This record gives sequence, C-alpha cells and structure tokens, in this order.
Amino acid sequence: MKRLSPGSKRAFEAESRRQVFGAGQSAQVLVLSCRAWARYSGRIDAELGLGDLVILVKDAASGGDGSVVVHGPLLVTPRNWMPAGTEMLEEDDHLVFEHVARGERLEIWIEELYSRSQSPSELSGSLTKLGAEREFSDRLAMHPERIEPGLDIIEREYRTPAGPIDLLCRDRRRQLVAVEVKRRLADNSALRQLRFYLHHLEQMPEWRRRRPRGILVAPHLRRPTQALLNEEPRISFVRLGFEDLRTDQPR
Amino acid sequence: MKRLSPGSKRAFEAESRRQVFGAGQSAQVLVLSCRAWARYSGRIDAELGLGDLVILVKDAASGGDGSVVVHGPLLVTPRNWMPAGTEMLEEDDHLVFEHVARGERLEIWIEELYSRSQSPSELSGSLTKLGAEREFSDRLAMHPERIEPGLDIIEREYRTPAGPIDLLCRDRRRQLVAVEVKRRLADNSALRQLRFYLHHLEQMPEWRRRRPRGILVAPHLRRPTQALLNEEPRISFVRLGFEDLRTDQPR
DNA sequence: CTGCAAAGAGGCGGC
DNA sequence: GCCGCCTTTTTGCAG
Repeated sequence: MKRLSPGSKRAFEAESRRQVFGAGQSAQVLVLSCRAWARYSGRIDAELGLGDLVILVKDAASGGDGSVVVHGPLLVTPRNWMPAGTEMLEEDDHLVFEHVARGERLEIWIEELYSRSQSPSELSGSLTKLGAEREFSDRLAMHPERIEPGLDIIEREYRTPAGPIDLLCRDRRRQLVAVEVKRRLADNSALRQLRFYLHHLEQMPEWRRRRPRGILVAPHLRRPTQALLNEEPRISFVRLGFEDLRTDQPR
Repeated sequence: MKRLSPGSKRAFEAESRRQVFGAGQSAQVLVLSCRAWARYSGRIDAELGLGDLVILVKDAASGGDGSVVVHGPLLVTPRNWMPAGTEMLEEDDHLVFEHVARGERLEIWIEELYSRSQSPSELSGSLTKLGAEREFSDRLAMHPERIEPGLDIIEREYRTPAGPIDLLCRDRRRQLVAVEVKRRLADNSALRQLRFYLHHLEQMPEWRRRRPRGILVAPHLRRPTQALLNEEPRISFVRLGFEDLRTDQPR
C-alpha cells in the first residue's frame, strides 16, 4: 500500500489519474459517483452493503481538510465518513481512507464507476448565522427584567464544576437565581442541566445562604417536562422566544 | 416561480436540462460543482458567502428523499442543507429549495458552474453496525454480575416519567439499583441522567423503600465527573468497556 | 490540550 | 404524531 494519487487501480487508469491531479489543479474536491460497498472500522465496525453512492473527498493535498463523506440516495447524513486529516491510500482493488492517529479506516470497493470529477475548492465562503442561542442569550442578558421584574445579572456563563450557568442572577429579594436558556424547546435534558447546576450552588458555602432557585427560559416547554417541573418547588418556567426579544419591541 | 426541472435558468439552458432529466433516468442524485453563495431561512437565518461548493440534490422526483446537502472544501458537515421532503423550485437567476411544511428555504446563487452530473441512485445499500451502545447494553444485560456480584436485572429500559432507565436491577441485598450505560466516555451529562432517574425512583412509593442507588457503567470516566461522583454517596462508577464483554472472554 | 454544551443538530425506536 | 436519547455525532468556544 502506498500513498496515492486518488483512485483505485481498477477504477482509475494511470492516464485518468493525471486528470485528477493535473498541473495547476492544486485545490480540488474529488467527486466519485459509483456503485460500491464499504467497510468502516474505528469507533465502531460497520459495513455498508452494495449501493449507489456519491463520495466527496476533500483531499488535504489539494486544499481540503482531508475529510470524506459518502452519501447514498437518502438521508441528510452520510452513510459513512472520515474526519479531517484522513489520508487516501491505495490497495489493489479498492480505495482506502485512513486516519492513523484516530485508528479509523474506511475501505470502499467500487463495482462500477459512473463518473468522477474534481471540483475547484480554492474559496471557502464564510457562514454567518442569526438567531442561534448565543444571540438569544445576548438579548436576554440585556433585558433580564423580562424574565422576572427586579432580576439582576451577577454573571453570565458562571462557571461551576458542574458546568456553566447561562445567567447567574439575584432577584429583588437578593436571593440567588440560576437561569438556563433554551432557544427552542426546553425538554428533560434542560431540566436536568438546571437541577444539576442548582444542586451544585446549594453545596457552595458562598451561595447556599442565598437559597438558590432556578428559572428555565424557553419559547416552549415539552409537556412531560412541564409535569416534572410542577413537582419542583424551586424551579419555574418562563416562556420567552426570540421574537419576544426584538430590540424594536421593548414590551 | 414554478416547479422544475432542476437548475437555474441562467446556469442550465433548456438543452442541458434535458440532460438532467433525460428519458429513463428515473433515479438520480444531482451533483453540482460551482462557485456560489447561499441564503438559508427557517430555523435560523444564515448567509453563506461566495465560495466553491459541491451540492448534492437527492431529488424526490427521481428516487431520492428530497434532501439536499451543500458542501464546501472543509469540514465533514455540510455548510447548508435541507431536510427530506424539500422541493426544488426555480427563480430567475438562482436555485430555490423549499420545505413549505417546515417553513424552511434555501436559495443558492451560482456565479459559475464548474460541472453538473447525475448519479444513479437505484440502489440504497444496507448499513450494519457493530459495537454501538445497543450491543454494549445487550452484552451487559446478559452478564449483570460483571457490574457487581449478585446483581439481577428487574427490567431493561424501565420507563419512568423522567425517562428510560437502561437497567433497573436489584442487588444481593434486594435493594434497588439503577444502571446507566455509556458505550464510550461517561461525562457530566451521564451523571445528570442517572441522578435524574434516581431522584424519580426515590419519589415512587413502590421503590423508595428499596433505597435506590445508581451505578454508572462506562469504559472511562471524565475527570471532573469523577470528582463530582466522589461527592455522591449513592452513585458509583464501574469501569467496563466493549472489549471487556467479549462473549469468548467470560472473565 | 481537555471540558462542556449547542446544533438549522439528524436519526431511531417506542408509544 | 410526540417523546426520549444515541450518534463513528460534529462543531465551536473557553480555560
């Protein structure tokens, strides 16, 4: 086995390999369309039965990060993949992708190659997102009174050994309030987080006298979670969504 | 705007459109390689700046599920995507992907089309996995004494309002034990789960007299989690990995 | 580097 | 459909 020149000996003849790595084509994503089957070993063992696939190789030797994704005709998520830093090797009759440091390996046997092409990958566009949790939390931090009148923020992302508390606050009675923010829906997992943080605050000598309680802030609460919340005297829910915090809509 | 025949008017002339949807090509994944920029709106708002992309359209009208993935030269995960059930529409100068029911929309303006191709997608290969959590749990369920001598399973996936408990057990003293299994590493999130379940068991009249305690089973424990566990008298950790439970290695 | 939680999470199984 | 959780999660961020 040796470093390659992407493509199995069978699938790509020497002259086609020149095509793949032609002069001046320093940045390329290799796109293979084929009928193939595959084996992955590493974090688990997996076998992908014969089927039609589109394989994207973001080859590190030509501008990519070495990641590989193998897509079938269905699903958003790939059937197989390899992380950044993967190297493409060659065996007699199949493709081998290997990430030695991680102990991962993906082998693909191509029964029929429908097409191969290289896509330029000189330019990686920037991605900007609006409306993610960070922004929701930002707006909330500017208007903590929207959560509860008289609420003041002591610290954002207050770090405890149990994890970071989104907003550590004091209420109008100067008692301690831990606020957990969810941009979309609050479920049991959110409640577990808040309880975990609260439990820790109650253990801390500097906070336990402030009788910490918790507030879950989200636009929506899952029904079973609401039922569990009703049993929690020290945790409450405040319904607030992104659209409730538009800067041009003060109340 | 009208249903299409994938491709923007600008990028794909009428004759090339015939190529895309040629007679008898009923199952196709459309692969576009291009320099383009994109906008997504739906669950958030996002803008992807101009860059080189490979777009896979698993068109529902031709054997796919309607999902779309947009890959740049880096990262395993796509820059943008659309879920199954997305329809491809046409605007004057760009591609439009829309999932009306979900209120999601992805628009892509192609500056330069490097290549387009259709990949057959008749056959979707089956994917089998070995070594996932389910299998780990299966093996553990066959040998609960590996967790602790005398441990018996009362029920697997015992459902509580707080969520399913992996293994509900009784120990040699007939006291109740909730076991949470992690195939890889156990972190604070695992501890939160177990505590949540335990708390619920303690509330249940039929179990509270059995003095429920918890065991976290995993091949590895994160250090801060271990520190927190040391403060939990009723929760312990048992180190067991997949390889410790090989069927041909009884002890 | 580790730790921690979000993600436009996705996908699966259960009810 | 909702619900709960695992994922070869991946990605990003902070200490």
